[in-house]
Amino acid sequence: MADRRSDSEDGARAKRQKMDVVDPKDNPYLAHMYEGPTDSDKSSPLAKLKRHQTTAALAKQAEDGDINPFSGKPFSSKYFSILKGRRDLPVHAQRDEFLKLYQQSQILVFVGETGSGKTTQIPQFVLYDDLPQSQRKMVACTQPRRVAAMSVAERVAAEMDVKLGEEVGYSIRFEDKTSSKTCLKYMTDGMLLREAMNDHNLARYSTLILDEAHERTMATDILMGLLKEVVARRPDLKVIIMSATLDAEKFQRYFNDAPLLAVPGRTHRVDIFYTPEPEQDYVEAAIRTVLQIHATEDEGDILVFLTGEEEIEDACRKIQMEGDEMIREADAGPLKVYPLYGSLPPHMQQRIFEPAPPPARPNARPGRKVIISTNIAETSLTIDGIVYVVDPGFSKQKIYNPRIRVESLLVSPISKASAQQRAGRAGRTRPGKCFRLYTEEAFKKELIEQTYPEILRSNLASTVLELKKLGIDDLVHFDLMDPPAPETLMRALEELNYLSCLDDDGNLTHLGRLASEFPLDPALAVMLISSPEFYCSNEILSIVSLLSVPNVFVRPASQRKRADEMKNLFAHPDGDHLSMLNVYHAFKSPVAQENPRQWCHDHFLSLRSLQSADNVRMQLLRIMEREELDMVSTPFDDKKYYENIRRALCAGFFMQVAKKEAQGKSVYSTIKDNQNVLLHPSTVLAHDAEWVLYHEFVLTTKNYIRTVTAIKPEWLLEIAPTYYDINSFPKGDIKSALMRAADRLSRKEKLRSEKRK
DNA sequence: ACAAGCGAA
Repeated sequence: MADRRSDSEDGARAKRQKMDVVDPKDNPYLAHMYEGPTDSDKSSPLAKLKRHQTTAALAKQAEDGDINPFSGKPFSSKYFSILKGRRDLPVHAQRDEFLKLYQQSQILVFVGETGSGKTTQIPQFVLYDDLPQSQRKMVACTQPRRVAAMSVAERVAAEMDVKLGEEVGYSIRFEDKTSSKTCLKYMTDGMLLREAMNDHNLARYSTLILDEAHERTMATDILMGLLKEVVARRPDLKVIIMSATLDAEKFQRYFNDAPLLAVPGRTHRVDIFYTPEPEQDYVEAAIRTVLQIHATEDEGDILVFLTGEEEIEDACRKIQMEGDEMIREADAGPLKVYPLYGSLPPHMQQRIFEPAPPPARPNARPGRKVIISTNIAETSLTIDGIVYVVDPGFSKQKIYNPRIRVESLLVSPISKASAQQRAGRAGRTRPGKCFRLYTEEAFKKELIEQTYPEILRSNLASTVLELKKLGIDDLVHFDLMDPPAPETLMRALEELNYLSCLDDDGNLTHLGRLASEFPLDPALAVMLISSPEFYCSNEILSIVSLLSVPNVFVRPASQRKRADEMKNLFAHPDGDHLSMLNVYHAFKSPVAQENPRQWCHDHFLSLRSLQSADNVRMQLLRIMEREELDMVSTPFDDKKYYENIRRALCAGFFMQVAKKEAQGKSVYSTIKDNQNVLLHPSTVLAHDAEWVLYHEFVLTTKNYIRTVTAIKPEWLLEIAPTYYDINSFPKGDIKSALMRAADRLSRKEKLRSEKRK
C-alpha cells in the first residue's frame, strides 16, 4: 500500500514538473510540430526536420542556420568556429549511417574508439532527429563518473551555443544542473538508476544513451538489464549502448542482435615491447625500465602503472634519486616524477599536467616528465603528451568471497583489454611505445580477455535491495549480461532477511523500502533508520556520514608519530566509531570553523573528507525528514549518551561482530564464520574488549577488522534475537559466552520487575 | 607491528 501511494505521489510530482516546461507552442521555432507548415515556419531551422526522418544533410542545414533551434537565439560566432572542428571528428563522416540505424531500430550498439567524438557528438545527432522537446521528453547520456558527466555537459553546452543548465545540463549526486528547458542531460549511471527506482519506465526520456558501457560498472549492468525490460513496455523509447571496441558483439547478442555501428578513433600507432623473460619484481623492473627510457629514448613523457599509494610513493622516490644521479654522472636531461592516485589531494593531482622540465642549459638534453599512477590513469584521467607507457601488468582488484562474506583488494594480473587500454595511453598525441613487463607468451596465454565485471566481484546486498525497489521480484530470471554466482545472490538475500529488509518470502518489507530510499549500504541504512529508537539519530547520522567518505585521518609517512598523537586527542576508549564522532563534533565547533583548512592541517585531518561527510549528512538529513524519522539525541551529560550510540551501531552491524579468542590474546574470531582476525593497527580501542563490532574486514598480509567499537553481548541478544538465537550456535566458547549474557539479562529483568512491585 | 585500486547513490 505504502509503496503504491508513494509511487503515485512521485507521478504527480513528475507531472507538476512537466507543467513547468515552457510550452513548445510558444517557441516559434518548434511551432511546425504542432500545426501544419505555414509560411512563417519556413524560416524555422527545424522546419524541415521530421521526427525520426532526419538526414545528415537536413541536420547540417539546421546547424548552419542563423538561429539556434533549441534556444531560439541567434548563433554566436564562436559556435561556428567550434562547429568547424566538430565536422572533422571521425563520427561525423558516418552521421547518415548512424541516423539510419537509429531510426530503424529501438536498440543500437555504437562502438567508438577514443578520439572518435562519440560522447559529445552522438547525443547531438540524436537531438536533431529525436526532437525530444516536441514530446516533452529528454535525451539522457550516462557516464560512470561525476567529473565526466559535468565536463562533457559543459563542452556540449558550448558546442550547442546554450547556457549550461538550460537546454543542456547534467545531474549528479549533490548537484542537479538542469531546468525545465533541458532536452539533453548528462548524468552518472548511478543517478539514472536512482531515478528508475521511482519511475520504473523512465517515462521522462525519449532516448537513453549508456556511454562507456564496456567499463561494466554495477549501475550500467543493472541499467542494461532494466532497459531490456523497459523497451518491451515502451516501444517509443530508444536506447543506444556506446562502448569501446572490445566486446561489442557481446552487447549485440545480449540485446537480441541489435544492429552495430563502429566508428574508428583517432589515435597514433603504439609499438609494443615485451620482456624476453618473466620479471621477478615488477616494481624494480618498472623503475629500471623508466631509467632506461630516459637514458636511450627520444623526448616524450612516461606513464607507469603500479598498484597502490605506498608502492607509487616508494617508486617515485627511487626514480627521482636515480634520475638525479644520471644527471650528475651522465649528463642526462632533467627528470620530474609525479605520483598519481585517487586519494591524492586535487592540487597534487593537477600537478601531472605541468609541462616537462626544460633542459638544464640551452642545447642540453631535453627534460622529461614521469607519472607513476594507479589505474586511475587507465580510464578516469587522460594526460596528453605521454609517449612511453610502462605496464607491469598488475592492478588492485576487488574480489568477493561469499563464503565468508568478505570483499577485499588483491593485486592481480590485468586483462588483455586493460593492457590494450594502457598501451593506448602512449598514442594520444604522436606515435608511442609501450613496454610490457611480461612475456608475449604470458600476454597471449595467461591474461584473461576482459576484466570480470564488478557485479561478479561484489557483495550484492545493496544491489539486490535496489533490484527489489526497481520492481524486479524474480531475481533469478532477471536477465543480466553476466549473472552472478547463485551463492552470492543467496548470501545477499540472507543478509537482507537478517536485516529485516526482506521477509521470509523475499518480499520488500516496510523497513526495506525505507532503507532503499537512502544512498547507503543496507546495514548503514538500517542502523540509521533504527537510531531514533536508541535516542541518538543525530549522532548516528554523523557516524554514517563519516563512514561513507574516505578516511578522515591523514597520516603522512614522514610525520606518522605527530599524526598519531593528534589522532589520540579525539580517541574514545570504547572505539573508532565514537572517535570519529568526536572528530566531527570538534570540526563543527566554532574554533575549528573559524579556519577549517588550518584546523584540519594542524590536527592531521582531511578537510576534503570532512566537508564531503558534511555534504552527505545534509543529503541524508533531508531524506530522514522526508520519511518522518525523528532527529533526537541523548543529553550529552547523560551516562547513557555513548552507550545508546553503541547499541544503535548493533542494530545495523550485528552481523559484523568478533569475540576475543582468549583473555589477554589479541586474536579475535568472527561470529558464525569463525574467521580469525586481528584489530587493525589504526584502532584507538583502548581496553581489552571481549566483544567488538567492526565496520570493515580488511584482507592484506593478515586478516584485520577495521573501525571497531566495544559492545556487549547482551545488546546483541536484545537487538538481533533471530541472528543471536543461542540454539543455532554450535557448542563452544561463543555459545557459552552468549548463554552467560542471557543469564545476566534475565537476572537484570527480574530485578527490574521486582523494583516495579 | 603495521595500513587505502577506481567509482557511484
